[in-house]
Amino acid sequence: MITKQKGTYDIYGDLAKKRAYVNEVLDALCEKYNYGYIETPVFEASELFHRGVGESTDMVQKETYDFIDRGDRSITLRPEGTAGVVRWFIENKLYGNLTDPVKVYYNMKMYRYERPQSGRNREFTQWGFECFGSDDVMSDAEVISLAYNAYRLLGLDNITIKINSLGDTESRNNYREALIKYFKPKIKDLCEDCQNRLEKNPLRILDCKVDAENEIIKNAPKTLDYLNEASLERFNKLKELLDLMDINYVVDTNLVRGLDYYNHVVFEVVLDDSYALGGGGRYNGLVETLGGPSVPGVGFAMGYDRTILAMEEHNVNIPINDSIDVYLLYVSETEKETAAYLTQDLRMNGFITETDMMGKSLKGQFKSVDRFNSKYLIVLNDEKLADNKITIKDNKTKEEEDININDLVDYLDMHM
RNA sequence: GCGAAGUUGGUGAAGUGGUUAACACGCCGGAUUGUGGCUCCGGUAUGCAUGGGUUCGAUCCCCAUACUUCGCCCCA
Repeated sequence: MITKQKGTYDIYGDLAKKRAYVNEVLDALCEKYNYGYIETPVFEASELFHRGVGESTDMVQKETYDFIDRGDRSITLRPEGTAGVVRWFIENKLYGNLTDPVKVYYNMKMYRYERPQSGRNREFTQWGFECFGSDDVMSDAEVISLAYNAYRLLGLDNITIKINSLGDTESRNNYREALIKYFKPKIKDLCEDCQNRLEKNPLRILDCKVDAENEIIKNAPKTLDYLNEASLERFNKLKELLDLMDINYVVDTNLVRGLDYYNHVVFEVVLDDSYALGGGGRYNGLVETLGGPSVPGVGFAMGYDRTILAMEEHNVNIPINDSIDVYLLYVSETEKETAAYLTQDLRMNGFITETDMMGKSLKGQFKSVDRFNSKYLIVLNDEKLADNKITIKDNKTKEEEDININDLVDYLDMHM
């Protein structure tokens, strides 16, 4: 038997319906924020992610799906959405007429070569959005608000936004130096992973789970102390705006994010104070890094699969239509012919319609009616058809009546 | 990349180194020859993830592989 590849999954049945619902909610919300839908290719030149996401990140170093195509090109399946969207932004020269910000959202499959576990797969979906062209904290606030409202509209109320600021490049570099200086003499007291992180990515020591309660980490220099004046000021302004928007946030000075491109505000959406459902931040240098002009940007990505899992775990009511409108039962060949054109008629008039295609007995067809959870059932009978009559039965009240076959659609319109 | 546990029909699962692999749900058929959902009766795995090995004999023991679940790393 050929089985699915590790970390992939098929989407069907109730899960497919749940996802359709979530898509509907998110699409409608993005429309309100005036973000346009975008899809970028699943694969891109490997270089895009190496330069965009950052050569030193684990995501690029050991988690990408890379291959050489038949034209000897080095290709990578996208591990995240932002780099591709930035490539699109640059390639189409959308920076040329930035009278207003360029705002897009996406809902795309991503690929990372990881060990699957709860809420994590090799092929997974991220829903996210990006805003280019504004360096105003207003755009930070808009992005955070969009992320925040998305979860709330989906019924996840116990949401907190963790925010922090890495500051501009100058602030970030100063902070990095300060951290290395601080941790170097103490590093032996931290876990093995932290020791590896010291040179590679000292910011990550801050959100180490093993040493989370360690005084050394608790007393480490704080990002906010290393922000220069302008950076600090904009961070304070952002908090002011978030307060005004009534967004539930907390400042977490240990929040750093793994991708190299972030500066200024970084934020994470956490559920029940711990479980990360999504994250984002500002990336003012990224467009330039990828060969465009200096254009600021800010964005967010939701772990879509994780979010649906969280909704299930929190028993959020996800509306799923698990019933049909009409089931037609027949026995004789002429009744079957009637069923053929009636199903056609009903479906084209908007009714979800089923009939037997398995050669079932009448009893079997009745069982199907219940399995399909049909609201109405129609029993075709040659004797009645001779008078243009059909029997329609309300499957809930069990009341049935004979009506003229030509009145069927009107009858259903009136009763449903 | 590292670690732990798992994998028996459509489903939930019991079970044993040796004839026909429990039980339940579901499904199909009949009782009820065109109005079901209750009840009763009957049927329903060429086979215990895959490939090797040990054995007179393996679903059960051993090894490998795949996949699943959970954790680490990392991330969403």
